[in-house]
Amino acid sequence: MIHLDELNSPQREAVVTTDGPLLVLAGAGSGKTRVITYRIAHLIDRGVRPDDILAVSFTNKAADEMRQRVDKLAGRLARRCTLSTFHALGLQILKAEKAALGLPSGFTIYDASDQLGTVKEILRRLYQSDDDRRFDAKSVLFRISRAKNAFVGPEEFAEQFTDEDHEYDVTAAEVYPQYQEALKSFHALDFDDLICETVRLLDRDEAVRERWANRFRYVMVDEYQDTNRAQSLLLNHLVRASNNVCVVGDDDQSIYGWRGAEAGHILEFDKHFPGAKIVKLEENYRSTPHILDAANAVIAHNTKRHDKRLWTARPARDKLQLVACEDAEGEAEFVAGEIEALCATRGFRPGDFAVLYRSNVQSRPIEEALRAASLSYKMIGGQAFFERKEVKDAIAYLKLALHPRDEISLRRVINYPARGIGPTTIERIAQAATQHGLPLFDGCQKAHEIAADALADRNRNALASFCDLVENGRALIASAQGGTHPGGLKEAARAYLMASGLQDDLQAAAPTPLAAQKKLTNLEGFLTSLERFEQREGRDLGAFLHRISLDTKDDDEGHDQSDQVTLVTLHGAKGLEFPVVFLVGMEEELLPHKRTLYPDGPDVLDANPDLGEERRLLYVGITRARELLYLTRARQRSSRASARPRSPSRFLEEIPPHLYDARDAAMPSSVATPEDEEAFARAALAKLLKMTS
DNA sequence: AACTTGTCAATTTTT
DNA sequence: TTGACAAGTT
Repeated sequence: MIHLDELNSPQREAVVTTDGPLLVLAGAGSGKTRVITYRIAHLIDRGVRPDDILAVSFTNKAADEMRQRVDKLAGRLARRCTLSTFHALGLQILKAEKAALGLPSGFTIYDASDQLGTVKEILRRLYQSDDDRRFDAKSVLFRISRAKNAFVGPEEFAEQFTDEDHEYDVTAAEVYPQYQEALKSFHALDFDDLICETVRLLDRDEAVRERWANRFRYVMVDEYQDTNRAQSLLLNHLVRASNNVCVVGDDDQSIYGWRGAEAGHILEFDKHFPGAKIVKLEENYRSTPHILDAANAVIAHNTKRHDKRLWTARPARDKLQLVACEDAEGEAEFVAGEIEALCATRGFRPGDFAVLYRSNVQSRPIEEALRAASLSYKMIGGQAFFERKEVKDAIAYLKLALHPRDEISLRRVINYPARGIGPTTIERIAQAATQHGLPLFDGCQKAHEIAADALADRNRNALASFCDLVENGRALIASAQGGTHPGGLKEAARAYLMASGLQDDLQAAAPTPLAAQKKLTNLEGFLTSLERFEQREGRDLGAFLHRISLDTKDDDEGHDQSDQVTLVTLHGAKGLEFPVVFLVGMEEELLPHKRTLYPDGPDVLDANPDLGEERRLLYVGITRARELLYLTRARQRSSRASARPRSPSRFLEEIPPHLYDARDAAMPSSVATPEDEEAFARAALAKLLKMTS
């Protein structure tokens, strides 16, 4: 039994309003996750079957956290609720309905690099003889992905962009249908498809539609401001019958508009779900009053938002610190020095600090300064475990054994480790396969029949032994899944990968023995995670591969010492909190970012740029801080080779001056007046002029 | 097949 | 200044 008196009054209202549409506007630090978990527990208390409850979030991390807290509150019963990400939910539906989907033998999930490979392949084919048309595959893929997020299919997309519009839009319109066709023939779905194809399936198949409309009676969505059109359509299908939909989010923290999130969903929720109740959570349990006042002041400059104002019962503490530094290095040294000082004088630990920046390049000088100061740090958003090359190669081998039609995986490993199947051979066999209407792998198997004269004996033999390798791997895995292989899937996979020569190559090709050891350890870690999956969820390699495509857990959770300074982008910081936060690079062209100010190239200033999302980024950054907040900037910054003067971010002017101390990194711990600042700037300018003349 | 040289661009990123 | 990537060289 949960205790509703542990909640404040709007929180309680959000928890007990169980039926009908409900929008919970949860300001930063207002106990959002608490409301969701209490709400679930309360539903169960009231006798709702856990099977009827669904809570969707965007990240695995959020879903895991929800799971833990619900388990703690509601105990064993809660195990049966579905707490999932949008993508995992889509996958669950597609798998459950695979008969209706028309992919009975299963499918591979393509990640960003697989997608990119597919687009590159298509671009090559389209413009192979045309030297002037070298399109950046990333930009093309970005447009396709954006279309999918908006639930715009290839035909509809093509209608929007005829001839002379935007070059990349025209190209994307040309590539998009071919891309979809390629994925289909590879038996592959990309991340976006996990949502889009689910919606398409629900749209076209009435029986499936009815099944899922009635599957859940109570649906909750976390971080609702981040939903894109496709996700919103999926949600509609799921709540059609019950109309019990509770969405939780904060329009002021909508920072993913650029990848298709539509803040309109949260702004117009009551139009979309008539009769919706709206509850605002404005009491903040995280930050001091000065920090909240600054956040409120900044965000008030945005129009088109739900009116909200964060407040706290906490007493006032330190003012914000606005610090001007000489250059990026000076800024980094200031941050490192301040961390050391605060640890020494005020009892903070390195783990209490976070350095937040707009773009990843800014982390470099910070890292160097922290290293120089012997402060250990962790970067959030580094390379994920399953994205390391050696692990990706292993995955490609396994995917190929399961899905020989997966051409991207095939191309990835067909000549890695090198086995004498070079680009020419691949192109010839690909051509022959196309002529005979065969998938590439089948073409390789039948090389001696369909391309006998096009290829040398040597090449044909290499192809044959590669195909044998994969076929043997397939047999090994099949026997492991049937339970007849000693050591199970893990050992079957190991034997297959060993036969592929992957391990030997890692050993041989590494620049140092240490590097080789590290890679082999990563590979072993991969096999261990397969073993764990096998024990917990059963011997199903396909299910394992799906799982790891959706998981982005990195491997350093083990040696995750908590006493490290956190380095993270403003985007990556959403949902986190720290006693002390440094927001670095508070300058024009960094925040707001150059690309927002000049969307059409460096020379074309947008007369009226939409700075709302940049401002929300700052808002997110400010509201991460519990006790102390530093806003730092550099007077000059070297871009490429030369130092360029920088102006303070226009957003700084939106913070009322009584909330901060302005100071100068060159005059430590003194409070600089605006006059001091100006004098210093003049001196710096004079120095600069003397240097250049 | 491995190595070198040249060119071009350089936000944010989960799943 | 870095880095990714493609084309050219050995």
